Amino acid sequence: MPELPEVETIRRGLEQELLGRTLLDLHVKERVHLLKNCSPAQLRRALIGRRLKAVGRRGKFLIFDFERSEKQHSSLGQHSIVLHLRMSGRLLLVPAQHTRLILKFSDKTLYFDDARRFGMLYLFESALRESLPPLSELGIEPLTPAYTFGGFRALLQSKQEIKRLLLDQRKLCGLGNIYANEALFAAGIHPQRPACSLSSREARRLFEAIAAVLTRAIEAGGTSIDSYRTPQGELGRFQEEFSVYERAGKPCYRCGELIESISQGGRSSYFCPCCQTQ
DNA sequence: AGTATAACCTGTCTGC
DNA sequence: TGCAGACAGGTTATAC
Repeated sequence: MPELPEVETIRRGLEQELLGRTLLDLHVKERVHLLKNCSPAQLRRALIGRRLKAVGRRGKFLIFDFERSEKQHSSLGQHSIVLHLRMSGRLLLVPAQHTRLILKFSDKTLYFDDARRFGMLYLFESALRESLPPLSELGIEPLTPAYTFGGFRALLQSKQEIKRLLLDQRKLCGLGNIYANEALFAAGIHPQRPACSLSSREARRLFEAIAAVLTRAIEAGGTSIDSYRTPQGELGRFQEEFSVYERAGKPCYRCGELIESISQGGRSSYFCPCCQTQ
């Protein structure tokens, strides 16, 4: 369920709680679904005894960089975990019902909880993690200098429906169903518009709406509809600011027209038929 | 090329 | 209360 703002909120929480701590032990409770490119033994061998050097993020992926020791400066043999939470994954400092992985640090323990078992974990040599899939396949990262209007506009050369394009992580990474819907409303663009039909002004509005919605959602600590929590167990508050998401049949706050919902690519799209014209 | 559907797996909610 | 069906913040494979 987590999209960029939730993953970023989790990243900040983990950085605050765990940075610089040494991993003392690691237990894999669900090997089959979770570990995509390594065995539990390889994971343990690569990471136990190592210090957590950085907690990063790319799109909806979390990146844990571990260092060999304080004395060895060579990047050789340093490893990183790349983790995707998918629909139900959570990283918590207390155990929950569906714990799939336990990372025991010097004075705190991190539990990966994942009811639906869709979560994916990769182990890489740190130096290679960005140049191999899945991170190498991600598109432009919003809220960074790489996010430019020129680059964004170049993505729109397609007849694909704009809503579906926004969810394509190879084009732009980090947006999911909530923030794609909310950004399109903020920009006044109908989700079924072909991407290539957007005028320059519309593209500009959407470019800015995406950044604004993501920024605001991070400030709100993300969206907690159901199971999402910060590592410390706090709820996000952005659900209180939804303009269209899950508001089908309710009046648009801007014009009073009733919000509609349709299905695109198997996902629900919500929009105001008055503020977002075809 | 672009879209729809199902699949992965589990939990939750709605309606009968 | 029980049960079937729909649906969920994500991604991927396969089929029209």
